[in-house]
Amino acid sequence: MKIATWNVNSIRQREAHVHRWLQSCQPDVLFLQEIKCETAAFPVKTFEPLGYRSQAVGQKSYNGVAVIARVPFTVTHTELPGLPADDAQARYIEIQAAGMTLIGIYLPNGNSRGEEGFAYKLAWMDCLAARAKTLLAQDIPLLITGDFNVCPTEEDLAPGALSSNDALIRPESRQRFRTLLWLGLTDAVRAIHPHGTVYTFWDYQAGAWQRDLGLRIDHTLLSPTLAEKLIAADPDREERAQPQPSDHVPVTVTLDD
DNA sequence: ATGCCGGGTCCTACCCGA
Repeated sequence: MKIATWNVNSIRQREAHVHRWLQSCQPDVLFLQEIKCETAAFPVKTFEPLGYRSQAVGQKSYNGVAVIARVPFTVTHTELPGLPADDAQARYIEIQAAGMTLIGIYLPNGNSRGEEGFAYKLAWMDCLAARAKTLLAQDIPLLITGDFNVCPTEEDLAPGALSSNDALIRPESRQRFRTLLWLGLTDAVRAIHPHGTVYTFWDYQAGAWQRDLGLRIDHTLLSPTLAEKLIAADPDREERAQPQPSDHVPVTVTLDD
């Protein structure tokens, strides 16, 4: 079972990239972030000939998540439980597939709109932890994947890539990421690669890719029974070298069947 | 050197990302 995440930075700009990548990598489930289109505009038919069904949770201009899968699935939530009812940002999709609960997230960046924007990020992370706690208590295998917009430790960013007060590395963000781990979730990429740089994002600016000034912000968290089945967890760096790439690359986790 | 690139939109100058 291969489950992947990819922040594509607009599905309209990256439709052919996703099509090619599905063909070559054959994931069972792929979660997308930043599709940047409304739900009805998601190119469902593009992926059907490859045997994939998709469901988007979109909005105009910004954000937006989606799932593309070749295994049967049911979408159970399109909003993160616990957020204010008037929260209109499309950042969450939860499905049931292959006897598992699978969640795809686009966690708020937290750098825009000053401290108010940062507070929104922290509140979102608190709700995510509460949701994870609820689901872990139900004893169904759980996987949470997506763009977390957090570099968990100093090993997860190139030196100097971010200012010390950036929302991706502020202590409050990292504390809340650790809270998820303390609930019993395993950071799949770090379980396979305990040390060193395993970046998933390189800025478009200042030659960040060419200089390997990256960040590790796209993560997959596994409940204990899934962590026991973990075989591989890797970002696909080759995708960043393609023409007109996203600034993020896909990250794939392989679980023993 | 928080705006260097690249996406979006009230179509064109401005907002957002990480």
